[in-house]
Amino acid sequence: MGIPKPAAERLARLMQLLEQRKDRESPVSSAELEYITGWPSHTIRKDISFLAAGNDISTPAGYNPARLAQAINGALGFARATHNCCVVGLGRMGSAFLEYGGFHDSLFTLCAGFDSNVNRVEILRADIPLYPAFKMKEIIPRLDITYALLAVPPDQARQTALRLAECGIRGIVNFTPVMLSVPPGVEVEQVSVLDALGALAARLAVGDKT
Amino acid sequence: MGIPKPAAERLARLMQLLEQRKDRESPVSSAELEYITGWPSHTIRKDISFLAAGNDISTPAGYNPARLAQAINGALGFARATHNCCVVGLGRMGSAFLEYGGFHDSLFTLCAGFDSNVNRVEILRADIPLYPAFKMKEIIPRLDITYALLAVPPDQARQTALRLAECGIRGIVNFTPVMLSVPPGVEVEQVSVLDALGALAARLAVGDKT
DNA sequence: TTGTGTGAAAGCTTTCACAGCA
DNA sequence: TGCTGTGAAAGCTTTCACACAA
Repeated sequence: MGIPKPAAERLARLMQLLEQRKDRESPVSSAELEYITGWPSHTIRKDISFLAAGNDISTPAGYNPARLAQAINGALGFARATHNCCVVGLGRMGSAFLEYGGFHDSLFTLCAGFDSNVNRVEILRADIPLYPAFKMKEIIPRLDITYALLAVPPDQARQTALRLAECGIRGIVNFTPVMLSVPPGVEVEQVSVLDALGALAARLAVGDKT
Repeated sequence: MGIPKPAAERLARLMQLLEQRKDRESPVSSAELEYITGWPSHTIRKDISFLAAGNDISTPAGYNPARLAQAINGALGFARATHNCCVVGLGRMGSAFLEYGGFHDSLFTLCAGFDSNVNRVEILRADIPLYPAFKMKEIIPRLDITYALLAVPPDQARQTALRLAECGIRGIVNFTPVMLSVPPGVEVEQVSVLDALGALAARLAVGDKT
């Protein structure tokens, strides 16, 4: 019954690609997806086969993008129109998200920012409301925010993550180089540059041929 | 002979943790590393066992941090003191790296920035030299830069990545939401927020218990 | 003929359990 | 006793090869 986690992650990415794609009508073949993603077509077909079919996703010329996206949506429980996110920590990194356009036509909406520095909160201009950090406990449930982008200074990372968990955050994208430990039920995705560089170096060293 | 790729990535991260760790003398046990990283101790021991031993890494009380770091270094070919990196695209995101402290005492050094906007290059203050983009072909080999942090606007991502590959870049950390296809021999690590959020959502949906 | 769908095989990684060492 | 080290088993994922459908 379960979709393997790697497959689920690929499907999630596939869906984002489908959303970006202008043409929502003409069918997309697994070969084309292979070209775009770099993943072999049989892997893609297999991944798609994990979605309990039912819907007629495929046509003789390939997959129907709209129905495919919908099926992934369903299977991964991306049921709601969008998931609400907040940025925590509005330094260079954090405030960069305030003007990041990528959230448009994605599954995620950035709908609040927090910083412990009240000054900064007042000075920054943004299209979304910014709050002092002590209001997290009030705002996060109120706005139904499930995900947090954590961009605070390293020494505040751990405690902030715990506070976020207490506020009901389910997933944290961790931009700090600090490794977080969070209560069960909360997921963390590490996106430190250093980790990324380390992973690259490791792959180059081991001689991967992805 | 080969170290499994997941193991290599964990080892790379382990090493970063070891570098951060103040105490470079007292031994560190696999149990302690489990606590810090969240990875089970047997996985850690196994990973370490992939490093062709030779060096006496371990003591009866645990691993010698310095020697362990050194062994990982050797096995992953992080032979050189540091790897040189550059930022490409100095918008909000890109310029955030100019003042990011995390590179200190890491394996990576940020040693140049590029932007196609000459104005921006001249106005920004930074501790590292900034260049207009057309100088990449000259500067990258000269400074022996192997890695690039790609933070240009989405519509320039693809072509910039190809240019970087031509300049001899071996690894690209891709901060744009665009999926890159690069020549063989070049590795890409995706760090778009959206991907991270997608992966989180996928994991939460599938019910992972990491 | 072109493309999907999928059981079964192959290939990796992780886990286990216990030997070995100080 | 406390910890590492490691073959062997278990568990996943990916790959393959071919059936099937339009």
